[in-house]
Amino acid sequence: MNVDETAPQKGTVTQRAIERIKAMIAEGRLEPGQRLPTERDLAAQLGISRSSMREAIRALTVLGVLEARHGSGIFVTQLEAGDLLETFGVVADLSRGPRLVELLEVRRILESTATALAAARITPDQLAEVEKHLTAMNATEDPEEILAHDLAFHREIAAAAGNDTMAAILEGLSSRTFRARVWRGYQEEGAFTRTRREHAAIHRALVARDPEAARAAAAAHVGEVEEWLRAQIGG
Amino acid sequence: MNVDETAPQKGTVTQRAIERIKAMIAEGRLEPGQRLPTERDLAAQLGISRSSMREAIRALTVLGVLEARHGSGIFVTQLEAGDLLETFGVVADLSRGPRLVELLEVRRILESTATALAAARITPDQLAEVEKHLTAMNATEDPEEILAHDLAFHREIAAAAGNDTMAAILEGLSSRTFRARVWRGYQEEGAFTRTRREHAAIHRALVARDPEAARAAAAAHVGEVEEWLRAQIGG
DNA sequence: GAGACCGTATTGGTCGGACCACCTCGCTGG
DNA sequence: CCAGCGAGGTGGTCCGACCAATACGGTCTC
Repeated sequence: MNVDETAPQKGTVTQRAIERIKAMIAEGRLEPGQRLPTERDLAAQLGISRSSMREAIRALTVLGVLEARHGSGIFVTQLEAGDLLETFGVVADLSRGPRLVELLEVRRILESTATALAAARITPDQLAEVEKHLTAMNATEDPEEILAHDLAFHREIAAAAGNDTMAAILEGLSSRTFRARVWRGYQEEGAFTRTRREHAAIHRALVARDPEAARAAAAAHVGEVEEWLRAQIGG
Repeated sequence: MNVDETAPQKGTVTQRAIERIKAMIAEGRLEPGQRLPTERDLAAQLGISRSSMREAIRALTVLGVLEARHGSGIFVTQLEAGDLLETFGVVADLSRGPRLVELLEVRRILESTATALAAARITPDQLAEVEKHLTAMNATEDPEEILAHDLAFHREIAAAAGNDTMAAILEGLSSRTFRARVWRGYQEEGAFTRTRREHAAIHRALVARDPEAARAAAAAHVGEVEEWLRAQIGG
């Protein structure tokens, strides 16, 4: 029935199905947003059971490549940075000990560069948005709210840097649980004041459109947490 | 039967199972390398069918969190950077157009920093390994072989930087298919000579243990490709 | 004629069971 | 003591059925 030449057995049937679909997208035979055949049809086309095909679809779903809508069908995502790099947050959530420091180091490198780029490129609208979160952050004592505005503050800056991929990675590195875990201890040491001062410094650099100052301020900001965490683990 | 308080319906049953297992690992109830109960037992514990549980396991498998060994059982991976960031290569494989440039920009930022760190930290053994690949790269005209040694060259340097997470990300950004796709065109324009010169410059900076020179050389190296790709897309 | 309503077909989601392929480990026999 | 074998356990695959959400068409009402 199946005359495919490229079908020697390598790995599991499901794994092959995953590769097949991935290849279809990579080759452009499946465009972003396009709808796929039904699970039943896809399974029939590849000559496998619906169960195996469902596992393949589920795998590509968690990778952010496909999106299944109950009752409607299966669709290729827009394949935007946000879709594909969502899994990056999983890494942050499951990391601990020394790897948390490594992740913060990566974040420091990317965030400082992103902030520098933002200083040169940020628009007035975006800057106003940044200021909004800065003000809100300083107007409350509720840790939850502070954290939310802190996240949004950096998210806006990352977006202003103009590199969606970088912004998506930074989003993963600052994901809610990751930040909450590290910051719980950090902020308990009365780091609120220092954090606010650092945020203010970043904001000043953005207003001044000074990339080097922005880079330094952002690096110092993340570096503070990094140093603290390093000490926590070391001792 | 099930007296779980944390079991309101959110999302699909499979999705909930994924979260449950992820939570177990995040909370430390499942250690790296540890074996999980059988699929049948796990399904029974969460009160779902084996099919749904298999989808959940498959999802966590592709994320690099779990590893299923036919006939043996399901195990938690070592949760090392390499395991979890393997999926990063998928992003690179499925990206095209402008996003490729963005990915190269991220790579340039990280690779230049990693190379700078390596200049300060690289050991004689590691340096010898780097030189081995540099020599081999210059001793052949076979594109396949050049690419392989090119990859190994940068991989060694990234490893010498001492941040496994960064190395894993760079590995994903330099994955075979990604490089092959971009470099095919780039090298066809006779970029061999320039590439060799750039690699030599990076090597010299490492030998001299000069981080700033290393950073500049690496940034220029990746930047060359980045510029070329930008031009390709723009026109 | 336009719009709200409803029923049916389609499609993903879940379930249970059956069988196969592979690995492990203890038993057996030399 | 060890090599070989065999049974049991485990993941891999398949099938068929049913549930639940959606999309679409026709019908009814105003």
